[in-house]
Amino acid sequence: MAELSRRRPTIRDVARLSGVSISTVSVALNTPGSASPATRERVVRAAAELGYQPNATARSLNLRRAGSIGLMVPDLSNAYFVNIIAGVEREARDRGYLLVVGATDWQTAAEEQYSSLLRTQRLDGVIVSSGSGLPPASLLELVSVEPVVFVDERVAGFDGHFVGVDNRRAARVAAAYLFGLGHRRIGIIGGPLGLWTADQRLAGYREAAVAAGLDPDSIPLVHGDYQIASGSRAAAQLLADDDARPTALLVANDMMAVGAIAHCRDAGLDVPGDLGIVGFDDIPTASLMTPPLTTVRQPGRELGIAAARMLLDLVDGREPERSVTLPADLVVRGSALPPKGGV
Amino acid sequence: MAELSRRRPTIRDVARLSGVSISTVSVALNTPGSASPATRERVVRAAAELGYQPNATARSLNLRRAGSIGLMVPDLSNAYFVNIIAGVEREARDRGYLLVVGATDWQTAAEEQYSSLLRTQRLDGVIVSSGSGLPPASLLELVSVEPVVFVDERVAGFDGHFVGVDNRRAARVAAAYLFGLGHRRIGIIGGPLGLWTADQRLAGYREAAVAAGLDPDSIPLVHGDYQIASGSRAAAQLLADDDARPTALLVANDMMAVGAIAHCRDAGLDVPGDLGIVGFDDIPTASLMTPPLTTVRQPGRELGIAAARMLLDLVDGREPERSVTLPADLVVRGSALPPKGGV
DNA sequence: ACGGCTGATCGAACCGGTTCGATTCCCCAT
DNA sequence: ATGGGGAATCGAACCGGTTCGATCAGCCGT
Repeated sequence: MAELSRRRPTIRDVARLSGVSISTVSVALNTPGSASPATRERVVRAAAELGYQPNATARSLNLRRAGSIGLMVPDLSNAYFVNIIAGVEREARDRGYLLVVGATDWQTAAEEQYSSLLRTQRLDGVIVSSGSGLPPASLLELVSVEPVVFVDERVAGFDGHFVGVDNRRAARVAAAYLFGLGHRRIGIIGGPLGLWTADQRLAGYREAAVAAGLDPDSIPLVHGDYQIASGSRAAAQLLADDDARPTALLVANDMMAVGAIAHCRDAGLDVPGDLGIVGFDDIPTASLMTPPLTTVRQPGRELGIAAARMLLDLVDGREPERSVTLPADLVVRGSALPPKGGV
Repeated sequence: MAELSRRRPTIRDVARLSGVSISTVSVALNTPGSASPATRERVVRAAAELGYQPNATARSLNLRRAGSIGLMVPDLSNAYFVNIIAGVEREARDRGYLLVVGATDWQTAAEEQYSSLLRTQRLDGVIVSSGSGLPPASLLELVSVEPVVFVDERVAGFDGHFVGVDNRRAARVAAAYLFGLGHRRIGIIGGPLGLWTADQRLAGYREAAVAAGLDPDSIPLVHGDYQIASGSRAAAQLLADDDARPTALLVANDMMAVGAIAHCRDAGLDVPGDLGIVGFDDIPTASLMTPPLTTVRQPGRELGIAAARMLLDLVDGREPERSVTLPADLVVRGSALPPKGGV
């Protein structure tokens, strides 16, 4: 109720109250064992009495350290990215950093906007999960002089610090699983053209097709945008032709798989009975869906932790690995079975 | 490639290059029409040539404005809170603020930890969605002197700025719907004891029971913690007694509803055939679940936007409404039907 | 031709800390 | 008694901006 607008106490006030100089207060408070026990005691008591808290902005200014890092993700509605956020947040907090998060909604413009914040030195570094595949011009400029770590999505033609999984291998395994089940007529819902993860996953799917003796170019393919609605649309397209309808779908991420399943439900198709579906990411709800989604598990939280660790090492001047690859494995649940005709 | 460790240009460098004083540079860059066109031109050119970006930390220091706000949420794995984040992020960015997010994992300790950051003046204000119901001591201290807005969850015995919904009414409507369907033996999975939202929803459920001519104290009630696993556990408890098994469950949030449904699936109970379920929140996946979840829709994103708006108004010295209540309505989908025996 | 007014520019103080070199004081060895 | 060394403390510079009062031209009217 009281003291609404009283000025916050500064180090000056503490100095005055404890009868020592400003620099002594600073030393007494920050460098243990460097002030005499008696002064330290007096200073601490004065600080407590005034409720003094050092001004972090002022400290940042001459320490040239903001104490916070940034994280750009393309989409907050995708729980996989939220997992990454959770990991980064955790690691950042553990190491005393604040986390600024920015959602770019898959737009380069927003990426550009957030990137420029780095230049104004409000952030010690940034972790980027690109949604456009295009390196924001302003970001690339900075990458040589300021810590930047890419996570999940690699940016075209640029090999900076990176944390992710072997998308190609994981996709190959997923596709091979479907072929192993006996599926021959499959369809692919790919990610956005030009995105590294999308390209890699597609390449993996095709490798498995070749290994199974199929012509990869003959596989029906529709590109989505990694969001739910596009999964429904893509599924609708792929399943339009009743005669040559695929018996299974490889979907480049779980969000689109959710959309595809929703479409099937609306269209009266049974998953996995009429159509097998394999996703990618393993979002937290994947195991709770009906049917539980067979998908490739990406360790989102761990990726976030690893990325934060890498970035903060960079910030602290250590030289971490240039690239970290975490395992991504197929987790078989109930959304894909052998095709109806039998093997 | 080059100029790896070259010092960032400061206003001083711009002044030197353009041959004017530091203050003139500052004025020319920030106060349009206050410097002569010629100087302005020279300054701008010099700034561009050097790639000068003003140091935001230094600016913050004498403007006493951090340019960022904080948001504490209890749980990143709950998409409802993520919706709130998305709304806050959007509004903050639109108004030129950065958003620092902190996940407290339902722990007062973490809330306390984040709260104290406010005192160090790195944040201009904070939006809090409490996960403990307990006002962090350090936060309460500050609330009278620093902008704080509570969202979704109200803190015990404290009536600061708040954005949320009428939980009681919404819960009453949800319960009334179930009674209207003909259910008489229902069970309740409540939220954590002591949380305002949990109390309110419970109160609403009971009011509807009374209105339906039932003794609210006779309704089986198990408290969960708003997380998935507890929903499964609670459902298991409530459904244990085969003879007096409820025909429907009122679940205080969607995450627990997800858990409850998963339990039913594992236990061989059909939802909605054997058991109706009504949730609360309307997380984005609710409509995509099988069956699609009947639940109370809380406009998470809008709550976030409203909270950010309120906080930033507070920061800007305007005096916003003390409390904003957004509508929360039942959205009927497929997880509850009339009980098997008929009405 | 000169005083006064206006607009552009400048110097200095300030925001709130950290840090470094200088100073003071005390104690002990010579 | 005196000089040297070390610990505690201090003053001042600095981080990189903003802002305010002072200064300085240039131009006007009379």
